[in-house]
Amino acid sequence: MRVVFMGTPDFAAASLKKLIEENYEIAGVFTQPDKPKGRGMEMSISPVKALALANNLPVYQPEKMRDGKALGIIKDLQPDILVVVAYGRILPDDILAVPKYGAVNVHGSLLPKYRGAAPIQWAVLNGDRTSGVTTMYLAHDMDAGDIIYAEETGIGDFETAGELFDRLMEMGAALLIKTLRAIENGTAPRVPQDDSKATYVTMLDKSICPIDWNKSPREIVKHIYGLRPWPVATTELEAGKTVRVFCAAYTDTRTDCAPGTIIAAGKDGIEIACAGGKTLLITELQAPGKKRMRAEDFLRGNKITTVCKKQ
RNA sequence: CGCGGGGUAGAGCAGCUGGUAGCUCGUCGGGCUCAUAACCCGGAGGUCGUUGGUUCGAAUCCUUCCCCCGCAA
Repeated sequence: MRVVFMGTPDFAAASLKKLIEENYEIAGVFTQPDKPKGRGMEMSISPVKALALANNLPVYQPEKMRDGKALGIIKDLQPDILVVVAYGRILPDDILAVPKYGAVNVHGSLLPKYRGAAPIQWAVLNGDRTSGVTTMYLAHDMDAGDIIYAEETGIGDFETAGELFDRLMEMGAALLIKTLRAIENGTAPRVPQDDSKATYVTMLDKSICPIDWNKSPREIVKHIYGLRPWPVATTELEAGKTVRVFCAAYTDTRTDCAPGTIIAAGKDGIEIACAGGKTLLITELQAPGKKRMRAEDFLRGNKITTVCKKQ
């Protein structure tokens, strides 16, 4: 089975790594062009490119997929199948049509739920109890292809999007191998998606970071853990002083202070009122220019005044 | 050279209009208490990130480099 792999981030690298380990013949690896990144804007290469280079695989980083060049390269590589995992590009139909087995994709959700860019994070943000990975054939519309296999997994009460991401990444890689074997044997299922049940999610951006204390403790916890490790939930402990919130815990406290009010700040953390008279305890946070630290440590150098405004 | 914040006792911070350092907590010893994340007394612990310079004298001013963090991508 001659494979051309397309992918960019860690999620994709895990699948490529598995393909290499399983000794699949990898004719070429496509990944996003190098971009300046991080402090100092140093050029950086994608995890997929790093892995490909380490294994002496030919790397292609076309700027455009639709100018014919990419199509030409792929035709020359003569793949039996195209494996696309979080490549970050929409592939034109003429490219998808090149390999005899077509193109397959690994997606971090149980399709047709959460088509789009950040399915794993949204599963956590929305408070879902379960998530999973799906393999499917690539179709013209994004994440709408026929499903081959899917595998479900639970989401922990305090599991971060990053942790779920890591698990699904490995599950996805394993499911990909299972999928390729089935395709080779001609036993691969092919189940069309129920488009009427499809939901779409967008990429995360920083505008959703601020915590809405009018929500329930669970919703806020999911907000905090769903935004880790990026972009991280934030809140203003004092006017103008925004901190990033990493960990929070539930409490048994009942309060009649208005949501958002800091009702206590001590050894256990910073307790803030939420919806319904309940509270949440912030236990780990990070101030601007500072490292992430436990709330207890933060409070030693940052005095917080608690003023309860009755709602 | 993309922008900015920061590196001071084990932890979190103050001091930074120059005169060798302080707070909260932890830690160690002792006391008090039926008891306590309680309280009281006492102690240990810091070449103030690194290099060079200005100065009678620098944590405090200028300079080199290293590291951490946020923004931006």
